[in-house]
Amino acid sequence: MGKEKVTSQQVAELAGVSQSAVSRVYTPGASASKKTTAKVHKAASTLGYRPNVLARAMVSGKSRIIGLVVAYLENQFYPDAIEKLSTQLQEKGYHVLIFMASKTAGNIDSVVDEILDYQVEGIIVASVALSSQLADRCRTAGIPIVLFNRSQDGEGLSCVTSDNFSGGAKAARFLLAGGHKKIGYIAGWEGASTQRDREFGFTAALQQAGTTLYAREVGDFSMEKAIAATRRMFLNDAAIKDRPDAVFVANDHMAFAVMDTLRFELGLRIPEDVSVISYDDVTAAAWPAYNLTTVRQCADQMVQETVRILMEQIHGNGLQSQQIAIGSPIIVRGSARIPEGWDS
Amino acid sequence: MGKEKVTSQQVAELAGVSQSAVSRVYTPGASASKKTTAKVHKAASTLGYRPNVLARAMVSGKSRIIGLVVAYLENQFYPDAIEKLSTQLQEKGYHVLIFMASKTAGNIDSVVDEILDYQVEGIIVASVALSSQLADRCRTAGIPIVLFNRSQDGEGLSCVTSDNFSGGAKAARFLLAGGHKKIGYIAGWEGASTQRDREFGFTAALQQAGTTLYAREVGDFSMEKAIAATRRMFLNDAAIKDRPDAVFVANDHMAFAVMDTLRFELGLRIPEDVSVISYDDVTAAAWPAYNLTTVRQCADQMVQETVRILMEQIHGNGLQSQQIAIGSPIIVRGSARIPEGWDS
DNA sequence: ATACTTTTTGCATACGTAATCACTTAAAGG
DNA sequence: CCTTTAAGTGATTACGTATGCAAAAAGTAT
Repeated sequence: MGKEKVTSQQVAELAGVSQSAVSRVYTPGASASKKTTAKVHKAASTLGYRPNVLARAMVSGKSRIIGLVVAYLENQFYPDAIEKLSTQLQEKGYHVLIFMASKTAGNIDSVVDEILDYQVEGIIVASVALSSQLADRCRTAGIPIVLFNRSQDGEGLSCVTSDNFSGGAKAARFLLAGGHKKIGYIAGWEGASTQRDREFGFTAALQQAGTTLYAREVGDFSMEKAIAATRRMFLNDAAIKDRPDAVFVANDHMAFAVMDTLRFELGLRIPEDVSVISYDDVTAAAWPAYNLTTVRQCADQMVQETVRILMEQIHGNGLQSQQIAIGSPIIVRGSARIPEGWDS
Repeated sequence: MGKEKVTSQQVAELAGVSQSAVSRVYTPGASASKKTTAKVHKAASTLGYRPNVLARAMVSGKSRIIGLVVAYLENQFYPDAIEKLSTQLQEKGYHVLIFMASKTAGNIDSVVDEILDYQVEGIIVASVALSSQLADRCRTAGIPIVLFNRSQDGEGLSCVTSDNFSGGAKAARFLLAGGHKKIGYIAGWEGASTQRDREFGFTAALQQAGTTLYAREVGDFSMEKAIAATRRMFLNDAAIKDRPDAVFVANDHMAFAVMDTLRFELGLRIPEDVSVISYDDVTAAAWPAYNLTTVRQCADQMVQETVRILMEQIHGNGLQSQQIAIGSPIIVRGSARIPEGWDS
C-alpha cells in the first residue's frame, strides 16, 4: 500500500540539482550537460522515477493520448486495425484511449465529449458517423479527427477508406467475366458510406456491361440479418432456376453467414451453384472452410495513412483535411467461379 | 484553429462566482446551493465548459484510466472481451488505455512502465505473464492488477480465468463417453497457465478412466503451428488406422485451423473419422462451417468479475488478492461424436 | 430577537511538470 | 589575457482543478 509517488523534486534533491534540471533531462529538446544527465539518471533509477505524463500534459498541452471510437469489434477487420493502429501510435509515443459507441447514434456525441475531457491530441473514429455540430466542436477545439473506414461529405473531415467504388466495380467485373447473369447484392447498413460506395461501384460496372442487379437485400453488416437476407433472396416464390447465380456481399463478415446459409441450410454448392464474392479480406476469408474471393481492404496501408494524417495535423503541418482512398485489389480464391484466362 | 480551452475560471467569472464554486458543482460529494448550481450550469453550457480530466487527476490522484495490456487480437475471444470490458468500465466512469505487447516477453515490462506513466488507477493484463519485479513495482505503487485469462502462482496477483482444469476434464469425459480410444491433444503455448490447466484437467480425467494421451503436439495458440501440429499428428509413419480418432485442441482459434486441415488437406470427415473438441466458444465456433463442440469461457462473467475486483481494489475495500475461476460448461455441437444418451 | 447549528462560499494552496528568464559557467576567438 | 558567444543552471511561474480552512449566510430552536 505504499502510494509512493516519486517526483522530479525528489530526484533533484538526491542528485543535488534543481527540479528544472531533472525536467530537462527528460525533455528531448532541452539542454543538459553530460554530468547532470548522469547524476539525474542515477538518482532516478535508484528512486524508480518516471515522469508523470498527466502533469506533463497539463503544462505542455500535449497529452500523448489519441481517442479511438469504435462501434463493434465483431467484424474482425476492426480488431486487426486497432492492433495495428495502437502499435504504430505506440511507436510514436502516443497511446490509445478506447471508447465503445455500442448503442445508437445518439450517444456518440456524449462519447466524444468524454474523449475531449481527456484532452486527447487527436481522435480516430472507426465506422461511425459524427454529427456536424460535433465535428465543429472538435474543429474549434483544435482537435484533429480522422474517420477510419468511413467518409462523410460536407464536413471537411479527413478520412481514410479503401477505394470502395472501384473495389465494388472490380467485384462486378469479376462476376461478369465469369459469365454470371443473375447477380444479387446483399447490402450493408445503408447509412454507411462504405456500403453506398461499394454498391455504386458495383452497379455502375453492371450498368456499363448493360445489365443490372437481379436481386437486392439488406444485411446491415450483421450476420443475423445477412442470413435472413440470404433466405429472402434464395427462397423466393420464383422457381429454383430463377435464383441468383452469384451474389456480392458488402463485407466478409456477412459473407461468412451467407455462405453457411447457402451451403448448410439451402444445400447449394459454392461456386458451382452460386458464386460468392465480398469485401474486406479479413483473416478468416483465407481459411479453407470459406476460401473467399474478396476485395481486399489493405489494413496496413489504411492504418499507416491514418496515423500519418493524424501526426501531420497534430504537428500543425497539414492543416488541410485529406480524403484518402487506398487501392483495393481483388483477391481471387475459390468462392466465385474463376473466369477463363483470368490473371489480373 | 481556436485552441479555446474553457476553464472553470472563465465559467466562474461569467456566472459571478468563485472558481471553487464551479469545481464543487462538478464534484459529486461537494456542497453547492441550488442557485449557484443553476448559475454555473448556465454559464458552463453557454461557454461549452467540461472539466479537464487530466487536471482533475493531478490534484485528486484519480485519473479514471484503466490500463489494458493485450498481446494479440487475432483470437476472437479477446476483442470480445475488450469490448465488454471497455463498455462496463465506461459505465462506471473509467476508460481504457490500450497497450499492445506484441513482441516478446522482454518488452512487456517496458509496456507496463508506459502504463504507469499515465497514472492509471488499475491494470488489466490479458493473456500475458508479468515478471515478478514488475508485479512488485505495481504493488508498491499501489496500482491494482488483475490478470485476465491467465493465472500466475506465487505473486499473489488477482486473476480471473475460467475453470480450465475442470473444463479440460469435461472435454475428456465427453470424448471418452463417445467411445474414443485414441485421443490426441494439440497444446497451446506451454508458458500459459490456461494451456497447462486445460491439459492437466484433460489428462487427469483420462487417467481416471484408465487411459492416457495417444498423441500430443504443440500449437502455441497459433494457427500456422496448429496446422503443422495437425500434420505431424495425423500424417505420421504409422498406418492410417493408427491415427487418433479424436483430438482436443487447446482453444477454438487453433481448432478452426485443425478442422480445416483435417477436412481439406487430409480428407477426413468430422466427426465421423475424427472428433474435434476445443475450448473458448468464441462466436465463430457456432458458425455452421465449424459447428464446434467446445468448452465455453463465459466472457461476460469473466469480465464482470474482473471489473468487480478492480473496483474493489481501487476503492480500497478488498485489499486481498482474489483468484476467480468461472464455471466452464461444455457446449455440444457437431464436431465431436455425441455419446448415446448424453444430456448434461 | 438571540444563540446555535448547518450549509454555502471564497481564498489560498497543492498536485507534478515544462517553460521563461536571468544568471553563471564554459568555450571560442583574437 | 580579454572579449564575445554559447551552453548550462536554478528560481519562479503556469497549467486547470480539488480541497482545507475560515468567514459568511441561512436555517433552527429557544
